[in-house]
Amino acid sequence: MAASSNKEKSMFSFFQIIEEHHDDQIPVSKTSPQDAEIGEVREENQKLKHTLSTVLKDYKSLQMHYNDFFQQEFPKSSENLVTDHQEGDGNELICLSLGTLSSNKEKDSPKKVNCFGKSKGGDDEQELKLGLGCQFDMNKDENSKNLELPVPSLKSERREDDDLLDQIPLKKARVSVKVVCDTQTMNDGCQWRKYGQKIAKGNPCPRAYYRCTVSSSCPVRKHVQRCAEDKSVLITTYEGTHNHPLSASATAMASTTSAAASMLKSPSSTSQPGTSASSTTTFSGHHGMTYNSMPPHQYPIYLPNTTISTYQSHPTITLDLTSNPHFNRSTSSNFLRTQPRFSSSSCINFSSPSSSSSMESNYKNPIKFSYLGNPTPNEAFYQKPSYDNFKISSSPPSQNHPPETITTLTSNPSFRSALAASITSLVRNVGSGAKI
DNA sequence: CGTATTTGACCGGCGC
DNA sequence: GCGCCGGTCAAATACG
Repeated sequence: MAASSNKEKSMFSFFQIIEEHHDDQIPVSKTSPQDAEIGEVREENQKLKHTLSTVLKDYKSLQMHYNDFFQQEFPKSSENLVTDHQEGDGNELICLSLGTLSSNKEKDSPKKVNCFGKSKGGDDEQELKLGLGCQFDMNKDENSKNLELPVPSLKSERREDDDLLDQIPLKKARVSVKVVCDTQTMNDGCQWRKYGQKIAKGNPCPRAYYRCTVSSSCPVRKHVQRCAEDKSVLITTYEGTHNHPLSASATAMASTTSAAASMLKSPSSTSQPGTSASSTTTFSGHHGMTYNSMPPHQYPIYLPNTTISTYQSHPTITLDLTSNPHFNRSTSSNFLRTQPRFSSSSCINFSSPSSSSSMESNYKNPIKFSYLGNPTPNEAFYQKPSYDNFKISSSPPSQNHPPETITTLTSNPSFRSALAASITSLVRNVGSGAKI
């Protein structure tokens, strides 16, 4: 537990470093021959900031959308959420959910509705929470002001969808994650116990069933199956909501799936579950995500290669991470294109661990992950090709490495949020055994 | 010996 | 009603 807390601290330190660099404004000589390049980078930076701002706006919109829905459906529970979601002192507070409350069983179990209270360790400045809902306590800065979007009349727009949904009894939501993975199961930071295996129809590869064993009462289950078309692709399907705190690494994965689950809860993004066994709505568009059936101001969330479907009355959202257009082509790609210009004498990397948490040490395949520090030489560490040499330079500039680019980048809370997303992606990659 | 995994049996939902 | 199929249970087995 202590080690898990250390990881969160590491992440916090990481942001602290970024913040320090934000404060550390290094003057740039106006007469520098690099002015042209600086201007170019500035322009690129502006574009990047704009993109990030757009993403955050959309997220904020989704959050309000979700809160609105949640308060309607579960007014008492939402009060708890609101009270838990407090202290806007700049610390990020994240409530995560996976799945829906559509199941009666879950309604009977109050533990699935509430967020977990703050940990007593007062030194944990940043805290991750699990529970229903996904909430960010944004810093009250200029950017968050920008995020105050006028929310369209969601209720009226939603009603039609809700009526449609009400006609079809849906079971617990599921989130499928497709990753390229050579190991038997993708390591998502959680602890699982296998309880069954089946040969599913249409796929010669057996499907393994796992339940979460971090807590004996945790209802979360997952099943893992190799893709029939491409055996290197592992399809992991999650169902249920963790009723216990998660390690930072597990939280990262959960945040991805919870975001997807939130998408399922978003009426405008929910596919119309037809009477057939499976119906699919695909979301696509810029940032590698597609969307349809919704006006531009309502794009609920940005996830790459996302598909929503229903299978046997289970609303299922599939995150296809076998390719990552979101990360490769959009905001982060801009960032990655610029980063090689920076030196890396002091870098933040996501590579091998210097230690593993006590929690994860119990795992069969403990996730190898650290936010800060140098790689341990003897450790094999992994990364997907698209993240090769993913580093954020925090070093003083050298040669043609304009200092204010990174400074401006890191000064933006949007950037930090995007960075959190990238961490999630990296956890995913490490878990899937991709090389770093 | 305790815990995790395997595997056949069983159950419930769904379509015909 | 019957069969198929996905999902779960639980006894047997493996493992550390």
